[in-house]
Amino acid sequence: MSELPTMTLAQLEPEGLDAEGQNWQQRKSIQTRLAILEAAIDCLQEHGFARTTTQLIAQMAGISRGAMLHHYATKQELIASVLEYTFFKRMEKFLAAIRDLPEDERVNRNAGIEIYWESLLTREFAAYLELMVAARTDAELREIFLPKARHYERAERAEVARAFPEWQDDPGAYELAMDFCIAGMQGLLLHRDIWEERERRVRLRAFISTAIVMLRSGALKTPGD
Amino acid sequence: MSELPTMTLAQLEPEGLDAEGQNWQQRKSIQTRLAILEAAIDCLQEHGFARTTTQLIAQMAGISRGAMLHHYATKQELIASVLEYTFFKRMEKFLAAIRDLPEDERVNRNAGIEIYWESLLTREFAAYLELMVAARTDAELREIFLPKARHYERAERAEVARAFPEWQDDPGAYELAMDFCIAGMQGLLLHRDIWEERERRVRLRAFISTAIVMLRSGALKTPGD
DNA sequence: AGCAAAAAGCCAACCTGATTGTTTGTTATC
DNA sequence: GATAACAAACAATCAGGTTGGCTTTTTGCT
Repeated sequence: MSELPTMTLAQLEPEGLDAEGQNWQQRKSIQTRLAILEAAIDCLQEHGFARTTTQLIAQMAGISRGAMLHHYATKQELIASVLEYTFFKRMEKFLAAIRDLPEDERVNRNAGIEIYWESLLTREFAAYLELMVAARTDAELREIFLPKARHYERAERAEVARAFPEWQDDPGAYELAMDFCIAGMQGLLLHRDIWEERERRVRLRAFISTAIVMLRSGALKTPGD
Repeated sequence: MSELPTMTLAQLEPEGLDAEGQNWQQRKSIQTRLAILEAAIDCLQEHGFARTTTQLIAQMAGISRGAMLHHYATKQELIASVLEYTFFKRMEKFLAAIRDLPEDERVNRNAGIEIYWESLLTREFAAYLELMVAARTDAELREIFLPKARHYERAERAEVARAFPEWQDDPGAYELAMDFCIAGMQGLLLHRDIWEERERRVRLRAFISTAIVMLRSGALKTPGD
């Protein structure tokens, strides 16, 4: 609703992983934590939330379970970190790709949408999706997921808005376009394996893209205006 | 691709639950199985796939775990039945509601889309979604899920096509509209708790509806034509 | 029709393996 | 010497599946 214009992705950067620590122990600790988080992503992506165990994560990270529980005392604590890490990492890559886009492709060819789609095909989003769905029913996870997810989405909107100045004169249409893009693309992702024919999925993405272009041009009126 | 025009939902009716058996044992067996399936739906909806255990299902069904394993020898077997049952039950209700719609509301007000949305808010779809997402990573579940899901979707398309004859002259647009509706609505469902403001979700549904109307009227061209 | 064997529905106890978190110990760094 | 990184063993719980037994219903035979 009242979006802080100063909200940036940088504010959401996971703590304790960023700066190269001064001493040996800090560097080692960060390195191990990153290995654990990456292993957790792999684990969530390959085996799903239901079969993601602390044992498996430690094994995939190449350390003992005891060592892992030294860095993340409980599974919950680890999952919370994975949540932050996956969202931040994916968004960082996505925004970088968006910003690297030539203005012509971004504005006229709607290339940002394909880049968003690609960001949904990453390991990071696969892990995030597992947590998003699990949070629908897992009360403990839900409590840590929902506030974070809402926060992330606000930051995402603000950052993307900065990358797409051509939408700035119609914030209502922009929010609708974002919601529409997110829902359509993530819905498509859910059906990726069910809808076998590739052309069909390509056509759907093209249609979503077309609808967004028309929304921006005003050809498709925002309902409620 | 080559859709059998004779495909009906009735062909997908779960076996062993339909007819009122002649003798006492058959009736009792069906009754218990239904209690188990309904309990499994509740369990998936409330606790998610990760925490859906045979113990919990039996407890919620009001029978012993031994009794349950008499009817469904393994958890996998049970899950496969839940899969069929949830899809069939939801689709049956959805199609009945669609068919009961006055032609004016269906054609001119696009009321079918709201009915589809309501079908996504059911216990049955919540359970189905859990299985759909779990099947992305669980190899065993995937093997039974994917063929069934593809089959179900084909039947769904054929049945809905029968209920929407006004689309019949443009099968390409119809398939795109179905894909678009499914992806958009299910994507919205995923974000239902994250996007707190109700108006925002209502607006998105209205936009999807508008886009579909324009697709039917030809105002939004099918990409690739 | 009557009766015994077979089968079905159901339950409780058991077994094996897996999971989480704790505790204890060892080595290297501060 | 205190602390941090790590490992291994331990304890408690809980998962899925098997077995044996009990009661009721069905079936087959006379």
